[in-house]
Amino acid sequence: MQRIVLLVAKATIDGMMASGSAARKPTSEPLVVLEEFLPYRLNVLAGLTSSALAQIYAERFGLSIPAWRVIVTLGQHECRTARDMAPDGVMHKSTVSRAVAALEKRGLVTRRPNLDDRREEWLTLTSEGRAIYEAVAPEALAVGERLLSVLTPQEQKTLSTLIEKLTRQARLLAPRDAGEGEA
Amino acid sequence: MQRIVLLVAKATIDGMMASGSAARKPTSEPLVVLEEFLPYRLNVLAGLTSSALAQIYAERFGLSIPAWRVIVTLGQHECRTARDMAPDGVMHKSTVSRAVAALEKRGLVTRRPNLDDRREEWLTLTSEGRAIYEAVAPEALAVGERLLSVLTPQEQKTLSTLIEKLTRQARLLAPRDAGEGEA
DNA sequence: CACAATTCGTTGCATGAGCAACTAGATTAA
DNA sequence: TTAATCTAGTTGCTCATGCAACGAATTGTG
Repeated sequence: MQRIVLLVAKATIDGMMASGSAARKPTSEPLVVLEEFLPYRLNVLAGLTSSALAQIYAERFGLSIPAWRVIVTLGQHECRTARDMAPDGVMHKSTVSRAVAALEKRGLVTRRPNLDDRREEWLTLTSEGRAIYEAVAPEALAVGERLLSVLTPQEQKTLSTLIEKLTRQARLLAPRDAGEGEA
Repeated sequence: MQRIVLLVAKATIDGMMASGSAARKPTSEPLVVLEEFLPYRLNVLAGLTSSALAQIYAERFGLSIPAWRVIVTLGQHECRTARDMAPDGVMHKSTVSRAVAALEKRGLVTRRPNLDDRREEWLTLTSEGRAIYEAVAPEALAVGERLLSVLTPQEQKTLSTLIEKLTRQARLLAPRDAGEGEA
């Protein structure tokens, strides 16, 4: 790769990071260093963990991430209504709608009209749905554990606190409803 | 809303979280509590911050997130090649390709063939591109700052370390190339 | 030199997600 | 009662994204 050599020549001192990437001196000083930019780093991390999980959900159980979320939620508390599935506004209501439709078609979830408010419908896991839940959940947890395994218990607690604080703050900065979805 | 009343009656003790969501006792014990599941929390946080930023990128400058990343990268070091734009595999190469095409059409970026390896092309910000970079960057940074403002300097350092560790680990767990894109 | 293997980058295709418009049901007030 | 407002959820449309196949150029091997 004489390309690199050439570039190193051109690239006075500057960054020259290990990753084999080549760079030339910028015209003016960089204002943002992407790799140090918190939102970017958060997204990379979230993206990676999402991929790890999505692989399990999809390849082994044919579940999309929204579908997985619906299932977990129903495994936790048999609730209903698109909004309750996404307490904050994480996941668009149309996303939930479609995920539920797909799950129903696969026979993993049952709809039952709420007679007290017929706009809504109660959702429940079928026994088959629960079976899948019980199969996926441990694997998902395992990934979570493996991820956390590089942190001490103390660090894990700290992390939790920090995420909490940042999330609260992010909610203030983000457009009223926004959020979105994977993982 | 007598619905809630009804449900509270049915929902022995259980969760009954503040958010006005209603729940019924699950058939068996929940295996995963979504709100405590790290990958989920990371995604919510990343999603929120993405939204906050995307709003700026899009509404005020007509930039998608991949486009923004390309611009920042070029603002940092004038590099080229899809791979160098996404050092790790964050951002698919097709994503980068399309982002660059769009930026070129808007006259924010210039392509110049690399004569030493004609598969590649050098990318540079045009002066107009740089102008946008210099306009967006401070705003993006400001969002980052406002986000971090809820943490003490010490906490910020800790956070950085934790993200670093987790990211390294996540890379091991995720499918070889995976990653993806927003922020 | 020729042939396989790799790499950069683009593009067609299919899928997934958000938006917005809409239906249906519920709630409030006149 | 009736009309206006609001909420739950669905669906058509559009667009972004990932994948996979491809073309072009380069590198490595026999």
